[in-house]
Amino acid sequence: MSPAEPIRILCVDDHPLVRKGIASILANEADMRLVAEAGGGKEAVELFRQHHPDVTLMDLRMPGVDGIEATRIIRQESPDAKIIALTSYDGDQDIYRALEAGVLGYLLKEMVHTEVLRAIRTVHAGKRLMPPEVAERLSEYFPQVVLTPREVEVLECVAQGLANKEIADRLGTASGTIKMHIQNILGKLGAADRTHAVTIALQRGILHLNS
Amino acid sequence: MSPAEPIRILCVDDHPLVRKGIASILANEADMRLVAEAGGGKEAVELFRQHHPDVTLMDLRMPGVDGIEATRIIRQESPDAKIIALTSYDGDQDIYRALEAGVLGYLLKEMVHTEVLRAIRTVHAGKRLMPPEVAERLSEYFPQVVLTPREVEVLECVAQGLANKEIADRLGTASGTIKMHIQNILGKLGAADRTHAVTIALQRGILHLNS
DNA sequence: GCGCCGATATGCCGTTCGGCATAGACGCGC
DNA sequence: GCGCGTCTATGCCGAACGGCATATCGGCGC
Repeated sequence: MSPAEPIRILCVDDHPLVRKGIASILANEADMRLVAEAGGGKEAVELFRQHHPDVTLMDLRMPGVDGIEATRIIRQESPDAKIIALTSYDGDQDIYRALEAGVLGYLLKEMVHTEVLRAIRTVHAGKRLMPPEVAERLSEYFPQVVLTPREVEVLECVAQGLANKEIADRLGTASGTIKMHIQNILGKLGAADRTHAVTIALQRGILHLNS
Repeated sequence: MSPAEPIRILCVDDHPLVRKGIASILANEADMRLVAEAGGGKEAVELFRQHHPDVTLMDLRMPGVDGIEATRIIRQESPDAKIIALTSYDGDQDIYRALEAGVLGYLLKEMVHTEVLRAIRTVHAGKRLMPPEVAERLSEYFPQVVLTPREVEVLECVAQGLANKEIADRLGTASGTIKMHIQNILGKLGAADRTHAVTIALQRGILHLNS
């Protein structure tokens, strides 16, 4: 392509093994250069400020500051930042939140390395990138229900095994109101009961196991 | 070490990126050679039969035949197989099940590549390997409660939002019996209610989101 | 053989949950 | 201003859940 000016890349993932894998893939490409690696969201923001890479590969699920939050911060400071989401998990919700945060591409770790290279070149060329698998999930998503922030809050409490009354005390409202929210949640998710609602929310990425 | 006879290694992981990462790490080591890569448990068993590697790096969480099942099959056919579990997730239960299936070492993907190399050499030398992080979780585990197969079965139904009566029909028993099992489950897990029991079981790796 | 434990089953009782209807207060956009 | 959606709140009712006690049956180990 243009060996004179290689694409400068920042790689963000909490698993050293995955970073190493990406590094080795990039090492064989003449038109790409890995300029930095970050193991977390906080580190990612700092390294982006230092290096201003052309393309950033960003894992979404990370302990501490996650990839979506890091993407949001980076895009706020540098609106022209080209960030590709990279995730091993398939919670539908992640796709939407990542797009909202400003990623230009979305990759699954299930994909082979040639796809990764193609994604980097596509995004660097200024285009967006949506692999078929992701596009399919996105279409599944759009007619999808969205829980209100309050409902998510309630559902988190439900997941912790709290009774309606306890949730009401924690959120500073009445138990009847909580019951109402749960009614709406069950309807939106098509769940049979509160337990089912929690598992569905976990599968869709609306809730996460770590609180 | 002994360049004449490198350690022959089979790598099993459903993420091509991770396999690539491991491959690149091994490529720099004179005493190791990657003889095959598998993307699933079924493939892993076949490739083991073909190559009889000295050491196998096995991801535990995989779609289809998972790493634990593959380990069990391989160890049954070749009791001297040296298999190292490699997982990104930290559900406590996985550790125990993997050890039971016959792994000699347990690695987390959070670890750096030097740890992986050390693990391979250690296990190849015939020794077991338990990193401090894993040993710690193991000690947390031992005084841990164990759900009976029946209880796990019941809990899976609970996670799907089934009522006691529905579970009873599915498992061919009476609803009172199911209630009894749930009582025991709540007690063992220290859960406040059935919903809490499900989230705790998911965190500990007793249950999984894909059914 | 005896004991232990898991699985089975039945009963009772108070609490909670799920379903439904209704309705006021607030913020946002047309 | 008006409508829409969210969050709030209240009430009633039947069904399900959670807590506890009790008991039989079968397998496993000592």
